[in-house]
Amino acid sequence: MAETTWHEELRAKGYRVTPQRQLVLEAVKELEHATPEEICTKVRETARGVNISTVYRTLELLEELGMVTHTHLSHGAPTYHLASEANHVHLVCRSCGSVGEVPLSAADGLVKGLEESAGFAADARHLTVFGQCRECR
Amino acid sequence: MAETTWHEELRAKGYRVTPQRQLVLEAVKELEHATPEEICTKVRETARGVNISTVYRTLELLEELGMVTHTHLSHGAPTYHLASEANHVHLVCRSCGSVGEVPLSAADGLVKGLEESAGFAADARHLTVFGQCRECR
DNA sequence: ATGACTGCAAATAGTTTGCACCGGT
DNA sequence: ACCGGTGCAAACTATTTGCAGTCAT
Repeated sequence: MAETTWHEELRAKGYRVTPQRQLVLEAVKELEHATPEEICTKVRETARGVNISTVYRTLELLEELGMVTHTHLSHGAPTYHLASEANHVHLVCRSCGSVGEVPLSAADGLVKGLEESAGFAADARHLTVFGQCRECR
Repeated sequence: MAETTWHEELRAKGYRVTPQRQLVLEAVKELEHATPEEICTKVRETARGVNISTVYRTLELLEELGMVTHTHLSHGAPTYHLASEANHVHLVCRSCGSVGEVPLSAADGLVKGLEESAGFAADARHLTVFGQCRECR
């Protein structure tokens, strides 16, 4: 996806392309599964002074535009990643806390079943499954 | 499950059976999917003055004993329910915010698949699926 | 120049903790 | 009587908001 693509999408909707927004998106891309706090820290390595509240506001905007998504792994802060890379289901081990990933297709059956039985259009990209990983059993 | 069952389990482990603990468990049972705050409010209808921090401590204890479990529906506060009634998967609609339920068996395929492909023992009782409900599509 | 965006600080929501007193056992 | 439990207030973490100044367009 070329830079100009989303730059223009922003402008078309009356939003502005600012250094902060570019940096936050950059950080989300590089970090994968990062919390707002982590994104803020990362951005500060490059540019001096991007405020945490700007990070929150930017993530909200980017999510609204469908560029990033978030998931709740365990308690606490949510983690963000690029929507275009959200092609996996998260596996969180309740014993060691590790976070694994598995192809989206693992949930195909579930999605299909919910569609048929409940008319529910499941978005498996936000699916987080808790349990115990191979090592902790 | 008779009252005496968990009363004795508590005592056996050196914990005490207090009115507050009975009231909190009672509220969890009646409310289904209640946040700590809601549980606190409910309990206050009956008895005057059960502190929010006592609710948190009690829920932590009851969860440790395996009597209640919690799930994260959307953002904000977690919701608690009786472990014995946690036999369903949650469907959260991202448009209207409604929370539906579907039998645990809906996730059987997913659980089996994760077991085989990743050696991961999934606990589907904590599964929350985001998407859009029938009405919002 | 206009008004969207940002930084800052203060407000809010959710949760945890220290401590003195209270009440199951 | 002993020691675990509770209430209260203060501390903490995560997030949101009001406002005045800044900067993309």
